[in-house]
Amino acid sequence: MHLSEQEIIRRDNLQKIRELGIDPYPAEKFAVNAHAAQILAEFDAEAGNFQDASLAGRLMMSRVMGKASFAELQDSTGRIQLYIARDEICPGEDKELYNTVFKKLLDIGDFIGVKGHVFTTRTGETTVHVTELKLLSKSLRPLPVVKRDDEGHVFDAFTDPELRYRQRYVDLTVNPEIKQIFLTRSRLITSMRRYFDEQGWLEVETPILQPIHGGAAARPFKTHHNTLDMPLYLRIANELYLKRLIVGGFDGVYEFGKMFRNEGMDRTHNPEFTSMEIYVAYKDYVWMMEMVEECLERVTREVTGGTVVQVGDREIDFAGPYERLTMFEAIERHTGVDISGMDEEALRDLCKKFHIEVDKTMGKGKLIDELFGEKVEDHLIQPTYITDYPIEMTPLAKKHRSSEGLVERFELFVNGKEIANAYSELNDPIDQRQRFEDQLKLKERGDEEAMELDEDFLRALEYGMPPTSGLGIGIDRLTMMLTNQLSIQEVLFFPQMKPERKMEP
RNA sequence: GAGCCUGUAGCUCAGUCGGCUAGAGCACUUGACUUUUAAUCAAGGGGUCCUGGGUUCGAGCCCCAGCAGGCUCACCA
Repeated sequence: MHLSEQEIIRRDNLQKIRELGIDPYPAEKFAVNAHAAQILAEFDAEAGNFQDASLAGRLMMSRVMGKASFAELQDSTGRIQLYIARDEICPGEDKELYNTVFKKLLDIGDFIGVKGHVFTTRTGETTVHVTELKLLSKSLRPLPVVKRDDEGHVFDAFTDPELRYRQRYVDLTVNPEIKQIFLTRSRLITSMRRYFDEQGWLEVETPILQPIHGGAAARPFKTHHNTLDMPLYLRIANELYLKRLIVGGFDGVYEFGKMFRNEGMDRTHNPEFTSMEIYVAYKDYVWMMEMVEECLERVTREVTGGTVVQVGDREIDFAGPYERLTMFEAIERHTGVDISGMDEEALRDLCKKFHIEVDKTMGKGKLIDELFGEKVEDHLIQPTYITDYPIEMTPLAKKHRSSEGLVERFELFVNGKEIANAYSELNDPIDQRQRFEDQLKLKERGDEEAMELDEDFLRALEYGMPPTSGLGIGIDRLTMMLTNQLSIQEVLFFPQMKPERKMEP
């Protein structure tokens, strides 16, 4: 094992600490009664609070001035300055704790616990005047030292995305501001869950390992169960299982869960991602639009304190109601062409006119989808519902109540990106079987993403499913929106990475 | 999958036309300093210049191949 000079020095320091009879990894708890942010917010010299404060965290900087020193302690809430005077932590003749342990053997990154009283220095900084100091855990690797001056300029920032994602623990330590992203993510999920629970809907869990990967158009990960000696797939969606639960008699079920898709990776796609799907009985997609508006407005307010979110140089307002356009209306608005009566040939010619690549395998639905993606999507900045999609693209949605060739589906677009997808769910078992068979024909033609026929799901529908509306929301992408992040890797603690070339033991 | 860019100390980065022993700041080591705050001052240690070939008297730099990463595009919900 190759060690850098600094790693050797830290191991030497560890050994010397042991030789002094100090346990560098003590087992007993350290009683904490205050946190950095709390002290900085609440300390009042006249009130004389925090006179018996006890804090723990990492030593992140030390400025030794001889017999007195200033150091910075970082706990889960932030940093606070420590003032450490030799004769106070070593009141007797033995000055070893200060001269040797603190000045020489402690390193940046070590966990320490301190006790003392809070005061304000001559320069006005709230500081803990330390009277007791204890090593809680020794750090053996040098941490990148990120410095900031009074104007907030950052020096030697730890910014390499690869290093940050591979060693997220270092990223979180030296760039604590990124914790806000993950706090927001957590609050978003909590807030949405609370909203659903208040409506009386049930949070459920459905299988991740599935014998048939249904519910979406995507390539799956395949695995194998040894005892059953059969292939299993990691789920690409949980839709078909949640609908089985509606068949079983629940009024509303929802699941936050990981989905797995064996496809490309880029700044908006990770092989595993989190979706929230919800199904509510006796409702339709019009009702669902109203529910989504109310839910997102409230969640945004709870998470960010308002309904307006800054995304890049734009402001997005999540306050409902959101604009509703049918897909045909949206295309007409942004191309000037009414395609509602067009056949496949006319659509193909129109796509060519707009320099959109087309090929013979593309049916009517696919051509409309291309046209929409190319000409409309980017313009949908404020939350907008696009409704009523061509039937060919959507095998699990109910035929439109009044428009031939369309289904009752909407997608919610924000800042040019789709963040939610919903249907009036198809509950006619004979129609559903026909749609699955159409998918099988696509599969035979080589479409790797076409859906499999799920005989058990059809059996469930044949017993009868009430009219139901279902919705899926991409939690990662919604988090990106609410935290103003451009890449999905920034909202995942541990995004998928290629393996490291060599990882020393 | 395609194009462009990058890879030099623990971190952030210089490195000229191919030419002295490869540099800076922070971090680290030794010393000074009892209210500093990007602490300061003095001295010092630290390098597989991503890897492997090639050209050359001589390569961090030029050429070829590979690896890793970033950005853009394509594919993909």
